[in-house]
Amino acid sequence: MLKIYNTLAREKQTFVPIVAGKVSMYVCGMTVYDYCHLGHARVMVVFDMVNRWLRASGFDVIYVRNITDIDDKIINRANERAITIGELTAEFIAAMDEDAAKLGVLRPDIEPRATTHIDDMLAMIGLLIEKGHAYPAANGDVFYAVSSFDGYGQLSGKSLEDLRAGERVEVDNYKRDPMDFVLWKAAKPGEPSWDSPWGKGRPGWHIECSAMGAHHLGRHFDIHGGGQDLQFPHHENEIAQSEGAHDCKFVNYWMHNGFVRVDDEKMSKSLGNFFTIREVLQKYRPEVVRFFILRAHYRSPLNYSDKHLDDASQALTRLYTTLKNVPAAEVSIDWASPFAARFKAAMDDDFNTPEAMAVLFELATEANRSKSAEAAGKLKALAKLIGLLEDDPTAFLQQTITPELFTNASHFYDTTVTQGLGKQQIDEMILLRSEAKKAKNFTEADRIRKELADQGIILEDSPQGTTWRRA
RNA sequence: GGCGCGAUAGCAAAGCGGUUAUGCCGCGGCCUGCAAAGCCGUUUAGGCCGGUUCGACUCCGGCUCGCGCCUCCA
Repeated sequence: MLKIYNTLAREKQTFVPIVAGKVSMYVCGMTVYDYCHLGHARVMVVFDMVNRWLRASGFDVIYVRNITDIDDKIINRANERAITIGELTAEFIAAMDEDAAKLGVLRPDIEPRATTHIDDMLAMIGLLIEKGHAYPAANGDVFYAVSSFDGYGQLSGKSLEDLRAGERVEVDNYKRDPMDFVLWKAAKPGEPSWDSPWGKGRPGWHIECSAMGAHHLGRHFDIHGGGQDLQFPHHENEIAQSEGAHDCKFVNYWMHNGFVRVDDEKMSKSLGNFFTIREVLQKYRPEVVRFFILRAHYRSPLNYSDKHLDDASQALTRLYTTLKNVPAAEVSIDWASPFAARFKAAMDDDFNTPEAMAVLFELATEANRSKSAEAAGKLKALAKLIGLLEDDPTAFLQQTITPELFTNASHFYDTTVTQGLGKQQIDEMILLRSEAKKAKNFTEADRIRKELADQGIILEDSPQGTTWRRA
């Protein structure tokens, strides 16, 4: 029985899909004017995990994650670089896809782009005007009349009076109410624009998601996700738009993932304290980053630091070492077995990945202890359900971390790219050391081991021979 | 100012009204030529003050500190 913490209800609720056996899920994706940072990585990985677990639970999932490819920042950035917005967004969509693939994020079923759904947005804005929820202003903008929607504030827990009292909204003479938000922005000279009944212009951010969600999933769907910071105003406005236009409940379960922080402050572009995914991947294996994200509960804050990534790296290495030492058998999961049952119980409890991972570690201890291929197989099979431990253990342990990996986006890991000592050199030195060992020349054997260690190569002797891994 | 969240051992991070979380680090042992890996054992907890209870890290109240949203943000 899957339970999900519903932001709207402010409690965990038993998940009941609208259509039995099917789940429709929409997640707010990226605005593509720059490289993705770790905050974006968290959204992608968290909802990838949700997507995978829903599928593992037998649901037929339709997962939509949109791309915002028109907004102020995109226009400004394109102007700065003297390229078209199409060129700019193509560049960063490609980079995003590359980053996502590295983090083991499966492609959503549909990745709609705002610029290809302008018609849907125009139709929805028209409907909102017709129903008295929106009004065109004298300057060519179209605004949503917040006071026309009774439920405004239901998601964020804010009342209109409180919001107005906040007095942080810019005064705009064209608005009837300071809290009204823009649905359609009149075009300024030189900006990309589309024709509309209210003149040339472009869509506001909020209407994009309402229109794309309805287009691909219908007026009423199961799960809507995104970062915590989108709760207000973005998601609040989506509810106002969608329910205002369609007169039916918009979304059943709202899910919001916690922030990534640096020095206990939110990581964000505006604070300038962000790390891009590709920066981090120059220092850490991609799966370490995924593991790091999944090691915390998705709603908790996640503090980034090299120390924490190092810690995650050590932990993941333990799991892969187990799989290297105890070859995994192909097993089909028996959900009644103790480890699998606990793993499932954890995942079903609002996607409690830290708890699920604890089960993985206990399984690893069990596999190491018993040398049981079945235990190792279970470990691998369960981990796979959340997109972990899918790589070959030796490939993971010997993987070099280098920026060049980015040129090979097709493979999660590329062990052919090396840095420092190459595979062949290492094997040669291991061979020399073995000979020295055979001759009981331990001084020489230890010298070679030290030389390799200085290069970050750790040797592990066993009755079957010597293996190596990178620190 | 309004609304909300959090405080767990050296670090990270969960569950749970009474029983070993888990991982990394540390310490002891086994194993090893010595290491590494692995196994066994082990030291460190629950911000502060009250209350409920036979019993509270877990429930309730207050306080302190930290954080988030209220403006573009994943």
